[in-house]
Amino acid sequence: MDVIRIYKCLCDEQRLRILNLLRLGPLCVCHLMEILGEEQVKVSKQLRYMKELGIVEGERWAQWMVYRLAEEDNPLLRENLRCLQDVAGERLAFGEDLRKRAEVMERVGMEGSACAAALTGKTGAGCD
Amino acid sequence: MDVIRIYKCLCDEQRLRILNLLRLGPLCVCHLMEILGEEQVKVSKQLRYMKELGIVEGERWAQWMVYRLAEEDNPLLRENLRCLQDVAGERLAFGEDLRKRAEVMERVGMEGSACAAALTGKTGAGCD
DNA sequence: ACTGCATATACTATTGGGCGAATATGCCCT
DNA sequence: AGGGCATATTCGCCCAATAGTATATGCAGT
Repeated sequence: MDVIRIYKCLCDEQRLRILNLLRLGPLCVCHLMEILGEEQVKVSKQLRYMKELGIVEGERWAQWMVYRLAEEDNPLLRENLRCLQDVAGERLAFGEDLRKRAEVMERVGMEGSACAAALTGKTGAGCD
Repeated sequence: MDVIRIYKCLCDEQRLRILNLLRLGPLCVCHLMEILGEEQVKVSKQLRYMKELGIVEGERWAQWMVYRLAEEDNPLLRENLRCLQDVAGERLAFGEDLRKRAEVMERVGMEGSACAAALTGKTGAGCD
């Protein structure tokens, strides 16, 4: 995973927002859509793009695909995502995204949904 | 100067090498060409691209254009360039480039060339 | 004014990525 | 088998970026 790939990944706002979210843990596509307020196609395509670059990994849980940052820990990527928190927290929708993420995670946790299953590894029923 | 611009700048190997060189101080196009072993057109275009993104600045010294990192200090850019030293030193031609840069700088310094003038602010005669 | 050097721009072709709409796939449930 | 949900893929279009070639500009010395 060379540096060029990482920067190619980082040079798009949608992707930055997704990575910023995945930084805190895996998410399925439907939640990413909800948090970002974006259409499924777009989100899915960006995830595919990043997957091909080796930045994220996807795992299927029943009907859901759960994406996470790639296992291989990359210092450059990690540092940039950390740094972006401070540098671009307001400019990009980072803060807002994380707030929404918290909402979603809480709701999912409370309702023991299938997506929660995907995220936690247990089995449940019904996304949201 | 938002973060996307910076990453757009960083996602090309040529540009990374140029930025890595400029990090140590201004250089004129002819020296960049020599160090990178690249054609004039390419180097010039990349510099223009980065200039439009506000990452570098160019100043004319007689027939030579001297480029430097933009005045405005950007933490994100600075950190990345610093980090790349460690992370990609061998993979990209960074180390080799810096070695060549040292050669060029020494030669220029010894011969008191016009390019040296451009780089140091004094007047001289003859590039190389 | 002419020449030569350093650099920039214009032109064309090609590639890569983003987007929208439609369609396909995979999985679950009945 | 069929229906429904989540996600992925395909296609056609547009725009940004890269590359190569040729040409133009700016400046200095004669």
